[in-house]
Amino acid sequence: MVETNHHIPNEEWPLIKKFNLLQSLSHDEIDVLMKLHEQEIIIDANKTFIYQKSVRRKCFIVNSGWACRFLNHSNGARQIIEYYLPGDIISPFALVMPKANYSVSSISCLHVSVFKPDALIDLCTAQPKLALRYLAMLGWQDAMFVDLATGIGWRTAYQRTAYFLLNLFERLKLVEKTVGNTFFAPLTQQMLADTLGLSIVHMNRTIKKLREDELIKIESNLVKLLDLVRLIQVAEYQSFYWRKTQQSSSTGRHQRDAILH
Amino acid sequence: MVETNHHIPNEEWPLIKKFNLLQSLSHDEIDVLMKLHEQEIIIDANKTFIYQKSVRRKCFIVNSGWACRFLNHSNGARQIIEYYLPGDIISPFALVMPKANYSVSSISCLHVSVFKPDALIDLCTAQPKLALRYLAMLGWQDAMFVDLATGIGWRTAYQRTAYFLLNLFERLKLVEKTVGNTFFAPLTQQMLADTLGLSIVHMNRTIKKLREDELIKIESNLVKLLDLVRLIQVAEYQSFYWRKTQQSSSTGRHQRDAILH
DNA sequence: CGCTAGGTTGAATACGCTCAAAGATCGTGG
DNA sequence: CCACGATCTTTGAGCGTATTCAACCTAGCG
Repeated sequence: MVETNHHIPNEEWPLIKKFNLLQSLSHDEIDVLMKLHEQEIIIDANKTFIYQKSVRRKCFIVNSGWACRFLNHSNGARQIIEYYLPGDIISPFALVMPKANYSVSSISCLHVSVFKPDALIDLCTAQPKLALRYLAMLGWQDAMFVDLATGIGWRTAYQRTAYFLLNLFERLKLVEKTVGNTFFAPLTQQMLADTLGLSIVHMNRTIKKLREDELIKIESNLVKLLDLVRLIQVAEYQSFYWRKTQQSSSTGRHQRDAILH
Repeated sequence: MVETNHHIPNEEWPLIKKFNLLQSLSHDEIDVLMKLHEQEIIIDANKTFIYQKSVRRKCFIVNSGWACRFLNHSNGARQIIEYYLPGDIISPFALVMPKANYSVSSISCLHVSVFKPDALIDLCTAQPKLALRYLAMLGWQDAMFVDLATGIGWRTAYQRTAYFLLNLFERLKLVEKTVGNTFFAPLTQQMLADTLGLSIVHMNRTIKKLREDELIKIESNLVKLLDLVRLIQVAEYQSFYWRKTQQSSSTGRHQRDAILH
């Protein structure tokens, strides 16, 4: 891990960008959030930096790069639980759950801001509205995870894969990491398999089928969603990040618009 | 729904009981928590009272009875996401996620305290430590759910079922709803199947096998865990509710003790 | 008594797994 | 610049878990 010291305008930090997009932040709120960004470190690709059953004392904000949270099973297999993308907070419960029941690894080279869990207490007292925002973030995460995880129960491998890619796309779009319908994903098929609970062989065949059906295109970590509408139908995808403009509406149409544009 | 007005000592409310067990509450804290218990209503069995995609404005604390959170799929199947037992809070994110992306039904006759999500703001300002406790509760729920859901990916039907029963047992034990290794569960095999993502036929065969292996006994909604140690091994079960006394220890032995006694 | 909801069992099928082997791609060192 | 190993991807074949369809059983209740 190397320490860095960039000079980047406040609005460019992914966490701020994300919060701002969901509901505008005041300058005071941004100032308080920036306190969490005071120390940034760089972590090389493929380094495990939070260990299952270890006592952790720090929270991280992903500024660039990807990380993932996973469990190791007795049979040697591993289950990837979720991916941390730019703007995401790693171990948001560290304050109250000092012991990790999972591991976290960097996937690509990772720039993260580090802050002490206690900082959240200061943050909440300084800007109570931010506490609610934090809660809201947890709420989204919960909703997203519920849908992904329950999907494992009834969605087919084909649908699950479509679902997962759409979810990645939507989250990356929030922090402007997409170009058209294309995004960069530093994932191997083995990792996808570990995420969706499939064997690597079946994962490969499923991707092949999605490609043959002209729904996606993947080459050298570049994922292109060729037919969003059909993909959403296949996956029975439901958008999770409702923007400010959508708060009042609840039609399927608006939910689809969020990801379609 | 019928309104009631019981006169029960503070310490007897399941939520208080649960919080107290995890970490002792001060009298002031109990007083603040009791504000959430001011209005209690009764809901008949098998009534859906939170609808998917509806805008909800209330939170509930389960005082007695069971409820479940579920999704309906396009093919008519339904997925049960989690069960609400005495002491649980229904829709803890209502404050920040006004729109439900799931439905909630009562399973048995339900006694619930109703409070406005806004009450959480007052609660946090009055007793900041309770906010952390609330966060901690969400953290447990997260941890529990992560393990349950990821289990669907790699555990067999047999293991999943063992796991689920152990989880129910531990949660019910926290609020003193178990007798020895026996507990009452108002569930049908269809509901179990919907929870674990299995067909009812396979659910039935799986239960049969657990019975034949003398791990469990089920008759008329009474579940008896015949061999906890073996069941924990089979399920690779990990305890989630770490008591005050266990905070410092992290050995498997202590985790097992929590459920064993 | 017959209806209904829930539980049990059999048989055929399908989705996804394991084992196995062969291509691709990429970085590294000779 | 090519050779080599390592990692990732692709494909084939056989198998097993869980599914669907179907029937029958049981208990509770009007």
